[in-house]
Amino acid sequence: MSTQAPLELKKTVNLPKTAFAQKANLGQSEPARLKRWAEMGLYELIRRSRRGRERFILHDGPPYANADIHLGTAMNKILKDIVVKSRTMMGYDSPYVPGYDCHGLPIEQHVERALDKKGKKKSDLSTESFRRACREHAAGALKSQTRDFQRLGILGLWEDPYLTMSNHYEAETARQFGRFVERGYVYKGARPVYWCIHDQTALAEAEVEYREHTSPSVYVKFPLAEDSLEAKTLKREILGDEDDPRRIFFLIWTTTPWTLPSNLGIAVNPQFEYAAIEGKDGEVYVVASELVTHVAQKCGLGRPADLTTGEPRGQSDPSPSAVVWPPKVLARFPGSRLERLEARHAWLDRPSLLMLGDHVTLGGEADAETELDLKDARDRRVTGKAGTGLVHTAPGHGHDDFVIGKAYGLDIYCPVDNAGRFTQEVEHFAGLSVFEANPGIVEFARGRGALLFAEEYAHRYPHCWRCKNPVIFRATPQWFISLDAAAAAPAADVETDDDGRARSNFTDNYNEEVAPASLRAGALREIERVRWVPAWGADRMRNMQKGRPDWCVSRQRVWGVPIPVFYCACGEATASRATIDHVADVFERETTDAWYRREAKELLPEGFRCPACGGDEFTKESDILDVWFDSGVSSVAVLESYEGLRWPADVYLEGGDQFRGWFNSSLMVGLAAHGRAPYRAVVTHGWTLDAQGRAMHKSAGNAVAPEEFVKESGADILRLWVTSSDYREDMRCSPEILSRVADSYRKIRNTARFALGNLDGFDPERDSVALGDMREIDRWALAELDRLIERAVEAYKAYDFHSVFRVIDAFCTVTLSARYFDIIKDRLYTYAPRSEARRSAQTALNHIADALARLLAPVLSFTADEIWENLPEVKAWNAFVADKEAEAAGDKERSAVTGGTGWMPPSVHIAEFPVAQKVDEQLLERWEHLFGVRDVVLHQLEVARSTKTIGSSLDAKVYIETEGKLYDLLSHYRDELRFIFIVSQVHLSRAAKPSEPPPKGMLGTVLSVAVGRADGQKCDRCWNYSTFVGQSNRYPTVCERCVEALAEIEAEGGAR
RNA sequence: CGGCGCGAAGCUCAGAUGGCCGAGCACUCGGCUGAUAACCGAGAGGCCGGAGGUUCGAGUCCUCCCGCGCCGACCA
Repeated sequence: MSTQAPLELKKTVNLPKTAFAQKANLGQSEPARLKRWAEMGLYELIRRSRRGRERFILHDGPPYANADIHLGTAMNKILKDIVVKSRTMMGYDSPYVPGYDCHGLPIEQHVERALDKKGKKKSDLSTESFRRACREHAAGALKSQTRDFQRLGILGLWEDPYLTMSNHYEAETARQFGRFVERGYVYKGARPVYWCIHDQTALAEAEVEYREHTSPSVYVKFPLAEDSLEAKTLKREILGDEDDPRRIFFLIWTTTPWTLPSNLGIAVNPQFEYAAIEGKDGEVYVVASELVTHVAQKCGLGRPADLTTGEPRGQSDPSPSAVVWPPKVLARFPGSRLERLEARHAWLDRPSLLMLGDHVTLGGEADAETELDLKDARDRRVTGKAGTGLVHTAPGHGHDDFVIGKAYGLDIYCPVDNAGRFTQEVEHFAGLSVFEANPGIVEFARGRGALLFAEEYAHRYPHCWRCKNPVIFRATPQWFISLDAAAAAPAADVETDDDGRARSNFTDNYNEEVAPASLRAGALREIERVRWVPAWGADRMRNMQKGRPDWCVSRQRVWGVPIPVFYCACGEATASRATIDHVADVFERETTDAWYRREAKELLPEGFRCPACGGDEFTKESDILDVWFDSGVSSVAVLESYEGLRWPADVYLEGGDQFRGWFNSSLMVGLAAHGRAPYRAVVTHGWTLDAQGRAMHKSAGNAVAPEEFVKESGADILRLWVTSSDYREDMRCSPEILSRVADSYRKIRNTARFALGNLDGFDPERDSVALGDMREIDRWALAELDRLIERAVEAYKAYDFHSVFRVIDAFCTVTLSARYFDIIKDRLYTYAPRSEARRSAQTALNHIADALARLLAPVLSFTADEIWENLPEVKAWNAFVADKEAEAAGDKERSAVTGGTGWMPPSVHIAEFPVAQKVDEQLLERWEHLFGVRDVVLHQLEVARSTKTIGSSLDAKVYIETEGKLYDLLSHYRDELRFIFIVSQVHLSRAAKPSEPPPKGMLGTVLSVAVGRADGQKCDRCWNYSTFVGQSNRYPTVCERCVEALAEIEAEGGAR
């Protein structure tokens, strides 16, 4: 017994102490940590630590370098970061090279708008300076995006991201186009695009705005070509006699009469019923059955006299529509009956083919220009009927017309020049602008007797966003990549022409064994080899490949990679691997600016001559490549050029919108380059929605701005949101949801804090207790930890991140906070600091804190690192290092560091996931039963509280009566029970009578729990009740356990 | 309209092979005041989007419908 004065009880209690703050203050602490990471070169340290390990490559899909990032972009990058970090912690060498998509229309538009504000126009600038402005804009945008991504805690090669506008990338893009050419996939064709005849430029859908416009609405008849067998059969069906003198006409309707000279066909819907009706002058017209009345009314069929007088036909039905006698229907037949019949053009000596198409509607407007905007057409379909159910088809002047025309092998005929004037081949109207020609064409048709009706028609029509003039649809020459052409056999340089295919050698690195018969076939084969997460991705990809038309890679733009093709004066197009590689080498040195700066001659190999005519005068193609082609090239341009990466990637991870986008274009390039998919697995995530499940739009005001939120609440909260939601589905986000996430964060943080706080002064090397010597509940906690490690790592492997969240969250809330921590508090606080009982718990806590930091690191990248540096081993090592440094600097004042000096990584992100020990299942099972009993006890305590028998659970003494196996179990833990239940005393007794029949599980046996006041008095130190209190002279207010602990503390030198 | 997906407590999610729908958070109430802008407990809260069908029995299987999202763009 000490001769010193008794200790002050309060000071002998070991309360938690840690530098790990309860309040995270992420808004400030995260930037500070980012700075430290940058200073220590964390990403580089990680790379070095994984050198020589098996690689795992996530290939970044480049976000568009236009505007600031939005929530979806943030989520995408966070998910990628979680993948990379988790694979790194599994031990892989998993570098991350971020990228940016820098070319494309939105940047052009942005630059144009900026010019607008300065009162300038695109045409005021040279192409070179316009492109320079685009380049600068992209550079600025990607810089600010980089800052935002870094702020989210995403680790990667930010100093050297890949840019689709870099020299090498642009060169590689051109080279890859050359691969497609070489394999014979590239051909030149035509395709209709929006065209502004005023600005003489192609327009994107986004550059078109719909305005009110009045067009001539005309009903025109196309005669059946009677000479074929099929036509005769039809005639017999309708008229009963193939020699009947009456002629059959197909009635079409259009609001763009100027496209009539380009008519090559008539589309009908195979689902609709059509009727042959009696028309004027003994003619027979074919129209959709449902529109017979409408057409009759418009065209004055039936009883023209009544139409003109407007006199009601019958008293019973005075409505205006009733004035028309429905014309006599001669026959009805499905639309499919008409397929491939031939009509004659309404006035030209040319056939017009009958085709089947689902785009044909009964609402009218199934017309070249307007049908493209489906929503618009749908809206109007409801408002009223128009048309005939037969659609005038000019493949050179409409999207649907183009598609159906292609399917039926029609020409993409477009006798209209850049200025919107008919070319010489158009009889009667050559040289006229199409809009000027409209009235003339109507009159001409009337004169030929082909016109049944014409009127003015007000509707919404696409206009140019810049000059506000109405636009037209016009087919222009385009480069296509064929999906069905078989890869060509090796051949010498051969150029492409309008319908030809370029042919050349296979490249060296092409995998001929898996060479696909065609891109489509290759794609379908590769889809089966790729792992899709979620699995339905394969279905979606497969379905998409099946019906896809050829890939049009031409864009009539300037901000992109030029299509490296030359045209000889003789009309021959030159594109071969040799010429393209030559151009690419120039791009490699000078970027694609060279294309606009240099003459064709300077871009071709010296002395190059046209293979067709031997000429040496060339012009350059003015189209650029589709930006999807750009980004599709990334696997080759990036994976094969950055050190540490490799082709193919292990995984691509993007939103579901990329099936048709990057996943597809990457697959195409992969097939052309290597005959394989560029990815082994494809993970897709959903869209970000608001609380109501609506898509987020800046304009709708429901968008969560990531930078703002991060500044306020921290990136870790946003990262936890990403992890807590199931990304495979659409993800909802709102202030409420984020607030729930912040709750979870606080719980996890507090849990870690409790562990760290109770490790104050714990030196793992010196103080750890061997597993076999630990208290059983501590071993239980470690067994639970092992189970957590197993599950969490498994979930990380499966990209099942929200399961990671679930198991960690459950571990923190239930296993630790509600059970383990609550129970061991007594031991941690009241036992002597160095007692084995306390060190046993600390040993478990140390493992737990360490494992939590590692398991959380991919998700809570900042907080996990903060936990990490508060771990005893890490603190010790850091202090050791600091000490060595001080020593080296001649600072003798510093005291030697005590404790472990084992190496610990300076950041958790260099560390690896913990390895689970074999889980002791029997121990876990025993404790599940104990916790089952605990639940019953807790419930009874609650009852006792409600009757004011007790307040704190330590006021209680619990009486348990049971029998059988349960009694045996509890009896084995007899002395532990009061701690497990957190009560002062437990009285266990065997139930008088065993239950019968034997219930399932031990908890079903007889178990009665009663609660009373604890015996004795409350110990001033540990707050447990004990009859011992008062018996110690030195510490009269304290229980027997505390007397013992105090003696130990005094022996060790008093209160800390 | 076509392809794909989703719809379960206020929120985020578990609910292989059909068998009384669970957890955490939030909420309400209570306890504690030695994790304290913490901690512990209890309670309440679900026509499992709707309607049919198969079945002794359906959140789960089938059909149809409704709502929402992505894709079908020279958007990325």
